[in-house]
Amino acid sequence: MEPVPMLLAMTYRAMGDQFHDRLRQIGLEPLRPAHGYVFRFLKEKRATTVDIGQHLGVTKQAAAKIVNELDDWGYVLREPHPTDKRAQYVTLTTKGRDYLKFADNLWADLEGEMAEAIGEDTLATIRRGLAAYLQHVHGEDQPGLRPVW
Amino acid sequence: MEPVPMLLAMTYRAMGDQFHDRLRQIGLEPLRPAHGYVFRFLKEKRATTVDIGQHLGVTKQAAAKIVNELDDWGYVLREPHPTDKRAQYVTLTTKGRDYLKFADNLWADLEGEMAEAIGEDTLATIRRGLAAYLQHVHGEDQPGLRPVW
DNA sequence: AGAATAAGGTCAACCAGGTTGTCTACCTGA
DNA sequence: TCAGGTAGACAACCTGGTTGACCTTATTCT
Repeated sequence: MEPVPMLLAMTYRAMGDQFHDRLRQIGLEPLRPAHGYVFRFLKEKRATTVDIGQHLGVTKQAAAKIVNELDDWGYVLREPHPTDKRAQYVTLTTKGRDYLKFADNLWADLEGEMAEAIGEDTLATIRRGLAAYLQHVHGEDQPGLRPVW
Repeated sequence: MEPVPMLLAMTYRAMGDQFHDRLRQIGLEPLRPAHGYVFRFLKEKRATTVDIGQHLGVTKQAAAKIVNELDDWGYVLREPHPTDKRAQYVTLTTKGRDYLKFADNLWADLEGEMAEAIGEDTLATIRRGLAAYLQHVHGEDQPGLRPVW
């Protein structure tokens, strides 16, 4: 019996590969999963580079590199923190929000195909089950997103 | 609604972190997930370095590095291929099999805790659902194990 | 208030774990 | 038999992370 993590890794990769393939047909910048997760994070809340690093599960220096790329490509911009002169808020530009919308549609398509393959209810159970496990293990502060290889 | 891949990545990491933590308390070599997956693969079938690379989803050169490490640590050894003079079979040593047994127990513990947290049946559904999806997407030839970040 | 400590951001050096490219020895099919 | 493909080793390189030092600003403690 295969360990669950193998299934998780394989499924993650399978979905990611499909996403990436379809994205490449559009011909956008070489966005990696990390970039997408940053968009999604920034949609929810105002965040600094340090926040982003923590969310991704990498150091602040690594997060800074990612933010720099997104900045260069025009997906985000930095604005001064209102009260803390050291800090900067990273915020989505219109281009960033557009990308996120596009990606969300693509994910929805992929999940739709998944639901069709394994059943709507099974997918829902997977979703709830994993979320519950994460809740159980980590409480409110979620683990990093980066899969450690 | 969070995309499923985020849940997969987070769960994979959460489980992997726990596994790694407990493993470190024992004080073994710094084995990474890839090493474990190689053990498991070698238990099933005789395999060459190229086979291993394909299974992991990396190039044969990357696989060769991993095999070298395992060889240095005494977990595997290479023996000549019976018919193909170019090739070598990589096989588990006793130490390798012992590790695998130990790791399996540890995984079983972790999955037991997971089952306790989210329910036996939910875990079973997750397992079946993911396996079915992989089957649907890739047919018999499974995708690489390495999560692409 | 002032000193010690912590935190955000940046720079630079380094490293791990991959990749691509090349070469040799061997295998296989027309 | 010979053309093309494959296993494996070696080397150069790249990417995406880490560690460590530093400056500046915040916060906490006395």
